[in-house]
Amino acid sequence: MPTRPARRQAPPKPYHHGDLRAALVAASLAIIEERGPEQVTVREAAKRAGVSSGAPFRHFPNRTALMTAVAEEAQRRFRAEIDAALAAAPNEPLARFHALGEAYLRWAIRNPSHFRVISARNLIDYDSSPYLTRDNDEIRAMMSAALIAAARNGNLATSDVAHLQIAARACVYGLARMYIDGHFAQWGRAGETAEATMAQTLGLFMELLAGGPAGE
Amino acid sequence: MPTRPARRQAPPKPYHHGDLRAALVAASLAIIEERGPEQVTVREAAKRAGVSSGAPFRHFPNRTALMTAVAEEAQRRFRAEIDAALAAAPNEPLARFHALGEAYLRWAIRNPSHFRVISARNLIDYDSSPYLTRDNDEIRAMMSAALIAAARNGNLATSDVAHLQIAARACVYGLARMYIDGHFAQWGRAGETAEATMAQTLGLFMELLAGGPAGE
DNA sequence: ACCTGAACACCGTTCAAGT
DNA sequence: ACCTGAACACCGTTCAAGT
Repeated sequence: MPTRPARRQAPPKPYHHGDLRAALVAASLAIIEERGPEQVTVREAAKRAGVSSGAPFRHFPNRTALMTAVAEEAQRRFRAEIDAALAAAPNEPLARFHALGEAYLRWAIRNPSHFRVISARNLIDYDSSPYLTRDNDEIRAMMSAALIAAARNGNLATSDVAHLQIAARACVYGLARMYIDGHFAQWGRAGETAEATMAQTLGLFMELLAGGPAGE
Repeated sequence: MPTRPARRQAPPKPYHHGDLRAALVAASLAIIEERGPEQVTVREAAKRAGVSSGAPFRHFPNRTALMTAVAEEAQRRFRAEIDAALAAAPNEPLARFHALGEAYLRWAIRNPSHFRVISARNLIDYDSSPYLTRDNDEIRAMMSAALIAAARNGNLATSDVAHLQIAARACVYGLARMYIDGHFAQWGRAGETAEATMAQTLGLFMELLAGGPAGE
C-alpha cells in the first residue's frame, strides 16, 4: 500500500494554529465533561489542541482566564436554554417564574459540569467578564419582572418581593448545588429520581409563595 | 552572649512526632483558614507539623483521607453549635426549626472555610466517614422531628412534609452557598449586611411555610 | 512502628529562541 | 505575531533506608 494521497492543499501542521483560543476553550470543555472543572490543566488543554505547553499563555494570561472563557461559553449555552424556556412559557407571571426555575434545574441536571464552572468563583474571575456579569444581571431582572407583575396581580403571599426573590434563588440554587455536590444520595426520596424530587420541591415552593394551591 | 541555657529535658526534635495525625489536621485547618480548602497541600501540612514530605502518608493513604479527617473535625465543631442553638431554643416546633436554620447560617458565615470543607465532596470521601454520615443523618432527623411535630399541631401550610423539608434545606444550603460562592456581591441588598439578608430571607421562608405571619 | 529524603510523574508559568 | 521547548518552583505519592 503506497503512501496516501495528500488531501488537497492539506496544511501540514501549520506553525500557527487557526484559532487556538477557541480550540483551548473547546478542549477544556471536553476535559470538564470527562473529569470535572478542577481537573482542567492548561497543559492538557494545550496537548489536545496540538500545541506546546507554553502556547496557551499567548492567549490567556493564566489558568483562571482560560477557565473564565470556558465559563462564558457555558453561560452562553445556559442562557439559550433559559430564553427558550421563557419563550415557550404561558403569559402569566407566576407560570413564567416557575418555568424559569424549572429551566434552571433542568440545565443543572443535564449539564452538571458546565453548571459547576459557572458557579465556581474560585476557578474563574467573575468580575473581569462583562458577559458573565451582564448576563446574570439580565436573568435577575427577568426574575424580578415576573415577581413584581405577580405582586401587582395580588398573587403573592408576601409583600416583601425583594427577599422573596432571594429565597427563590436560594431554593433553586440550593437544589442544584445539592444535586451537583452529591447531597441527594442522602436527601433524595426513595423511588423518586433526583430530577423529580427537585421539580416537586420547586413546585411546593411555588405553592407556598402563592399562598396556597395553584389557581387559588 | 553565650549559648542559651537548654530548656530542661527539652526533647531535641524527637524522631517520632507525638501525634502527627492530629498535628496534620490542625495544620490543614490553619491553611484552610488562611487560603481556603483547595490550597491545602500535603507537603505544607507536613512542613508545618515539622516532618518530611512523605511522613503524612504513614497516617493517611492520600490527600483525600487527610481532608476527610479535617472535615470530621469541622463537622464536630458545627454540630456543637447546632446543639447549643437547639438547647437554647424554646420548646415550640417551628421556633426550633427556625433556630436550626439560623444556627446553620450563622455557622456558615462565621466559618466559611470550614463550611466549604464539609460540603466539598470533591475534596473529601464522605461515604468513608462513619462520623460524617451519622452526624448528618442525625441533623436531618432533628429537622424532620420538628417539622412533623409542627404538622401535627396544624402549623404548616402544606401536608407534603417530605418535600417541605427538602425545600427548607435547599433554601438554607442555597443561602449559605451563595454567601460562600460570592453571589451576595450581586444578590445582596443595598444597606443590608449579607448576614441580615440571609436571616430576613430565612424568616420570610418560615412565614411562607407557616401559611402566614408568625403567630397566625 | 514511624520518619527521612530522593525519586517519579506531574503542575502553572516564564522566556529566549525559532517560524 | 505566534509557537516551541527548556527551565523553574511547585505538586502527590512511593519507597528504600534510617532511628
